[in-house]
Amino acid sequence: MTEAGETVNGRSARPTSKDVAQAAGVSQSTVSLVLGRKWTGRVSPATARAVQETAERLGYRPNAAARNLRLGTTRTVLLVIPTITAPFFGAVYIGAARVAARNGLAVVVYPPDDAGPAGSPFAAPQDAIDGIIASSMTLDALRGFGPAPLVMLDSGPAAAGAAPAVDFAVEDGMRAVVAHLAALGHRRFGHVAAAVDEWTFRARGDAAAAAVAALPGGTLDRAAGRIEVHSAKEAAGRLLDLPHRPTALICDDDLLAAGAYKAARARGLEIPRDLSVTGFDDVEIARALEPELTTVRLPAQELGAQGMSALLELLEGGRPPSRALPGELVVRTSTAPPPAGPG
Amino acid sequence: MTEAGETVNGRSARPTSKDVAQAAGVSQSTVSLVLGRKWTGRVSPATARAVQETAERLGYRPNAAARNLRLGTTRTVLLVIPTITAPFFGAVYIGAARVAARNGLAVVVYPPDDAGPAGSPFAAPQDAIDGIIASSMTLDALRGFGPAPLVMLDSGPAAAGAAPAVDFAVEDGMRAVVAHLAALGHRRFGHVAAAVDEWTFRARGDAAAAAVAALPGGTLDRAAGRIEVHSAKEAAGRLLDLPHRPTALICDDDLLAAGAYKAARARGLEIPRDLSVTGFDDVEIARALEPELTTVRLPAQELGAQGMSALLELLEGGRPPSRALPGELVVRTSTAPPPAGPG
DNA sequence: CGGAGTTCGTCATACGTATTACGTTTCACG
DNA sequence: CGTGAAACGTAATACGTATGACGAACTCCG
Repeated sequence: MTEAGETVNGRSARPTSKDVAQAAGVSQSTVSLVLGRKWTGRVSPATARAVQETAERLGYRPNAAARNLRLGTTRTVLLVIPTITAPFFGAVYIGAARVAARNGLAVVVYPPDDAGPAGSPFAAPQDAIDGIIASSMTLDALRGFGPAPLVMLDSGPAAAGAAPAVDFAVEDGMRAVVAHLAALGHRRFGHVAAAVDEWTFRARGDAAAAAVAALPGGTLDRAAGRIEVHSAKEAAGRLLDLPHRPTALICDDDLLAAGAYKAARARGLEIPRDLSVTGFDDVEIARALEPELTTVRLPAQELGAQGMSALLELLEGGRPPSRALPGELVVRTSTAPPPAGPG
Repeated sequence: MTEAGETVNGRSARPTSKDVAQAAGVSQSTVSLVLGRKWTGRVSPATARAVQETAERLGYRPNAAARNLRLGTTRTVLLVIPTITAPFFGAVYIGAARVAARNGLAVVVYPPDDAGPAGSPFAAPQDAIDGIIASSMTLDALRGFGPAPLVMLDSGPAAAGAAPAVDFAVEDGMRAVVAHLAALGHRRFGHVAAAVDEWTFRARGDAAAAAVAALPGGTLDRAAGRIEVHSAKEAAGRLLDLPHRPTALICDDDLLAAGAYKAARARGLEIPRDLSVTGFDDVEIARALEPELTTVRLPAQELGAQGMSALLELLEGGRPPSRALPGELVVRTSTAPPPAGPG
């Protein structure tokens, strides 16, 4: 018994709504009506059930291209991130993709690597998308993507003014770091900053400076490095070679902290006995370091998920509010009271 | 002067091939003919140039949905990987996406996280794809995806028999590791194995065992742990607590090596003076560790790129050959001659 | 029993493209 | 100058879906 659509000239083919219609003894319109969910009052429950069963039996899946053409939609969103290799952005992707999949949307990442949109040899998929989620980007960098509905992630208040946004309360996180170290007795701080022009890092630096300034007797020196172990080691080294060495290094990022570890070891300093170190983000490396790193956990996956939710709302004509996600201080063994001594 | 397609009722709209045709004074067919690249002998060079210029001027981009519907294609491939968060798979993705983008294909990653295809709450995008690239997967796990053209990555000879495949010569890499350690004088080895049922890890283990067995006086103990720092620390610890402790730990993965570092430090062993450690893959963490890790660099990005190339060839009706990519031993400072002593 | 309303479906069409089959003009050549 | 062929374009169509405009049967009540 060969069902319509199952085989054609011996070649198997995906059944279409027409095949389902024929098998169920109704018209193609009816099939479409039933499988969309707006058939109330147009199709009898009996017919609807019959159609659904037939569709199920034939393994019918609507043709995406045809539907997209008809509806002028693509069921695809673009996720614009600086790089997919960083674990942080991997998590953002996961959160976004999970929510997207649950709603029948596909997610395409752009650009496929660290190449900027400008100099990129890749054809931007500007067409064929319904909306854009951008993380850790400036509005400027998004020019080339046209007027698609947009949600900004981790991009600060400037972006939040222009589009629905989801941010982290990084200031709170950094304040918690300083408070934790201050409670341990630290007063001389070093800030290993990320040499990256993104809002989140500016905010982290400003928050650290403000928190230390509010601390009686608090001092803060700063050095910047790229988010890469050797550059970070060098930057942290500059701080450790200062006449009045900091007793705690506050790093903008867990990977920077890994560099700080190296700088400390190279100078015979033991963490946390001689030097406390903190990170930010809480990615895998924080637990791989020895001693394990005190850091601020940012719910990156949640960021992606909430971003996608906001975009969905936007696509349905809503006006999702901007919001901020809290970080959480995770105290491990890289922080301790400062060494006793003159200072 | 309002161009056709530029504005309709004041709302701006993407121009279609029909708009271009009208603006250029030709028929829609001609536009399609010219913009496809098979117009030789059917359209005069003059007309072709005019059409191209008009299309350019109007910023015409063909509608993907319509083209897909017409051609029965989707210009989308599915990349199936265990997880996107691991840096290794991130690199695979990048390599694949780069080649894909260059050929006008989109890449969708599946599943969006570690959930298996079976228990996954996500609708598999089985429809709407032209082909599949699977990395570190068994053929069994790919059942649900239907009969789409398939390329297997890093999945071993069994998979290579069923589909075009790109693998790493992990055996060579592991042999190089053992040779390196043997040259330093090591004879008692420990193998920190990944408790993961994937071909590549079986191959690594087998190669290590074979290489050590071929070594006069060589011995090898083994312990397995999940690819996660604490589990790895525990597994490595078991080896270090052996009566005749190994002088070198061969780890299946860089992250396992991080765990081995922890186990060593917990026992007061200094790397590499008291213990040599090697990793595999050469992901970022290898350079973040202190001392930096001797490991085998696997060109993951190249793996993805070659996989995508193979799939492209497959999609065009070709029969791409399976191939293997060489790894490269990267000697850093985690390996040294074994401590002098009885043994 | 007749007409107004309601219920249940179907017809026809449009989305934008690629391509086949066909028509018109031009040209070379005998 | 007639003619066949080459050169150049175009009309028409199909891909599979969603949906507005219709229509037929059936119900209800005056």
